[in-house]
Amino acid sequence: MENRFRIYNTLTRKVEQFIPNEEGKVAMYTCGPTVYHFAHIGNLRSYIMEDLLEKTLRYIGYDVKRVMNITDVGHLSSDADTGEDKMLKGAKREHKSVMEIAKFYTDAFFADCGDLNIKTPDVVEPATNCISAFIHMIEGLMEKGFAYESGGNIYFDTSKLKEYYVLSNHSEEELLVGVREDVDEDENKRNKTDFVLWFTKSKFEDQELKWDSPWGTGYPGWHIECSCISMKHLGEYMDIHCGGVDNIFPHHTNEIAQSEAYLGHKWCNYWFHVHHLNDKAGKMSKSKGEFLTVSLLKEKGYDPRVYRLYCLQSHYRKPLEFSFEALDNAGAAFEKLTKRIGSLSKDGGAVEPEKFDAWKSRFQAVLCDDLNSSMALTVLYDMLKEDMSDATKYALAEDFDRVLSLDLTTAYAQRQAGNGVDAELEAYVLERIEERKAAKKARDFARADEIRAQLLEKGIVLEDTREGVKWKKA
RNA sequence: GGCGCAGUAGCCAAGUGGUAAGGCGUGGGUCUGCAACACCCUGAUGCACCGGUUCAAAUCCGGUCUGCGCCUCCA
Repeated sequence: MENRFRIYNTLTRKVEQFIPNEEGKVAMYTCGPTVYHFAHIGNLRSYIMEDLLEKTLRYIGYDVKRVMNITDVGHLSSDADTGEDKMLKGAKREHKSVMEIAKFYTDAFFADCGDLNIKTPDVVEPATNCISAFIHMIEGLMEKGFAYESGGNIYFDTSKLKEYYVLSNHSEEELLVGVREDVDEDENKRNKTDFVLWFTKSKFEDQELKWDSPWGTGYPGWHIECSCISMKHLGEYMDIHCGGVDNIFPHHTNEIAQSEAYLGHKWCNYWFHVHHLNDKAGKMSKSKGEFLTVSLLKEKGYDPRVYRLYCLQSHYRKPLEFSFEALDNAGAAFEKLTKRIGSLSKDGGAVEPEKFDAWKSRFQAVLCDDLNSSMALTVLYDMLKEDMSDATKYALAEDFDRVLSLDLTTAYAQRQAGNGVDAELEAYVLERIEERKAAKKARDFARADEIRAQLLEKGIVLEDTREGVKWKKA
């Protein structure tokens, strides 16, 4: 069963049969957030799809160990000590220390993940926990001749590699440095693709976080953390490395360069990249357009799980354009879907094992086909239309939800009465419902409508369903 | 300039050689005191455009147009 899983591999640019290094086990690594600000929903799209990957692997029987780093050391916008340190910028903005900023936004990130039903990886490791490991690896690269010191910094020498552009088809000649106006070329490098492993010089006089190293006091370059943290927890061989497409070059290219130079062998077999969430202006970013966060979505009245459904309706390898119209579509779909499942009769017969297995294998098959989440949802809808017992449907929905994580069987009940309403209001509502029931019985519909309107003013929506009166917060 | 991704109904979107899934919305209907819910019915002679290959093309090939991303912060 396990061997049916097929996934697109950026290394080969093909959908491939997934074969882990160790049978039945998957070593998986995810590039985590830089915790200098809230994650926007575009960032979170990656984490949702990576969560889907992890849960699918577990669903089909793999024992998954997943590791994620937290980047709490600043990135520079260039290797040439120009630009801004993101962490420091965040700290200044909020008049806090870098460590306080890191703590605050790490917590905020996992709160968002919680709202989106994203499972926390087995290991979460902040970069600042691993400085000695970074230094150790850089020393190893120096010894092997893959790194050199220049102008006070330590650089990786890409010319020592047989092949540098593993993940992309760039050519040295065509690579332009300084296409982006805020990037300057670093004079200290021997080759323009070389990158910094360790900084000892910084133009930021108030750089807060510095560590001693054999090359002087300083701080690590960006790429080294992912290589080191993954090796620390997953060893020398990894199965899947995840990230957003914007990390392909240079970050992942550089990770491969330094890791394989250090280890002397192939490091990671499968590279999984999630495409961007765009809006009309292009890639969603923190600096342009609307800065959409999970909390903003909640303020606007959207259930975060609606955003998860929205992402699941599309394929991870396709750019997704965000609009509130599209999100509203997903919102309506989520309400209808969860209501339908939540209304399945609890004592609706027995689970029919043959049908259960047949639908389960259909669901598995589409997920194993390069994580076709859109088809997985279609299988869910088709399953609900099938002529079989409610118990079977309910059991299947619960089973599918191990991967989809939309709270399929419980979301409807959560939305129902009592949720987030204080006891006093609840008592009032129940009283008015009784009053309305009496009015309806007396065929005093004007009075009944009046009561419904009064409750609506208090933010309570009434619905006469076949199972009786239902109410919820508007 | 180089590299890469995408273009399918009002919206989102699946489908990579065999004659266009699914969801949301719209319209019609059943039910209902009304509303809402639920349920049923309802959509592209066509998949950006132009050529080509083939018995057969949204799918393969060539070209064009448009949008987006990456090219040392980024999910």
